[in-house]
Amino acid sequence: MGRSPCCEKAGLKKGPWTPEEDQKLLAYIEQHGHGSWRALPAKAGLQRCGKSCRLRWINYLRPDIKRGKFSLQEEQTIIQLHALLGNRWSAIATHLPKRTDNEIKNYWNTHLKKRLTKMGIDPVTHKPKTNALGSDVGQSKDAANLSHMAQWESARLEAEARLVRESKQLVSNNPPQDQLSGSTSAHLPNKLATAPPPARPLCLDVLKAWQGVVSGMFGVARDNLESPTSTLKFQDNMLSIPPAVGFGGNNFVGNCFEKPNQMQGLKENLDDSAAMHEMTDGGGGGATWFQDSFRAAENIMEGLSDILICDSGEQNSSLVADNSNGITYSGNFEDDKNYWNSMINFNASTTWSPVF
DNA sequence: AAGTATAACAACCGCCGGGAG
DNA sequence: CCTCCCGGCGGTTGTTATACT
Repeated sequence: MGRSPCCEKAGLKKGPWTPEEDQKLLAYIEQHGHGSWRALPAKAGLQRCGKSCRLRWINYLRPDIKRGKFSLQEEQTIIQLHALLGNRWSAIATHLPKRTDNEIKNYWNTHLKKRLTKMGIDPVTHKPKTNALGSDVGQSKDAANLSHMAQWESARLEAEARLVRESKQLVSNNPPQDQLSGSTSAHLPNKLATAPPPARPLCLDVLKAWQGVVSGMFGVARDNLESPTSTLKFQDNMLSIPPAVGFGGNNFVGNCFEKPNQMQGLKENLDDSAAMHEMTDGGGGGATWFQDSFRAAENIMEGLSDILICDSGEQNSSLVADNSNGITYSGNFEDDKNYWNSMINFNASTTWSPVF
């Protein structure tokens, strides 16, 4: 195309920014706004190219940036969104207020990717590495891993299906642009509506194995998440885990691992401060996440928390009824309840009720 | 204490898409 | 419709800090 480079090599500084340069850039933008990035350096008295100025501002100097360690909730959010969106860091960043895409990308590359790899999960596909299971994981753990991976996959597929459904809704509703722009997280559904992500291959291998054991139990409704006193509820035949169920006082997580089952052994170092948090996306959808306190048992917790992304939205219509993606669910209320009671020792005070 | 390896993060580079002319 | 400019994005590199031997 013959496009000129954004900056001429001669005379323009590269490398780390000095405090003086930061101050110049800050002062200029505060006074004039950034306007054209290409023209900014000269006006601000900086020997930098516009691109460098823009990056410095966006990734470092902007006032609405949160720096420092990522919280566990943020980590979970990144992992979950990466499973859905891949390396679309800007899209992921819209769901992490005050975090930049660059920071998230760096954090993924230096922390999360390695952690998933260690767990035997392919950080690209979020699928279990088939060869990794046998290497350093004992045979007795394979079943647990399989279960976890199956949950992971199932959750991911459901979430993808949900996104597709929401995209369809958004396209049909054709929401005005400014309706979505109020929230930082509003861009995702908007983007999806206009440019759906490339189709991922349906990774059903693990899921099939899992579905041979149990079916129709994945998915979590987010109804009444705001209520601290809500109880376990069912969304049709889907399991619903509202926030107050055992988290903290009742210790859902703790109970989970007190049960002598395949989850046993993951409890170490797990404290009981886990909580759930809802992140609204402003576009009508929503996602719920486990929050805090599952570092030591993060593999299974990531599976569970991943399930949480598959909330059914604010309507009571849920993915269970959505067969458009070939996903069907069977089972019934009692089966699900009994299964989860066997898998997870919910607090005795926990009550179950259907949601309609 | 010195050298080396690794982790963490800031910044750069090249490509792409949208918009203007 | 074509060309060019610009902003944005994601991959990658370079630098610094920290841990380890």
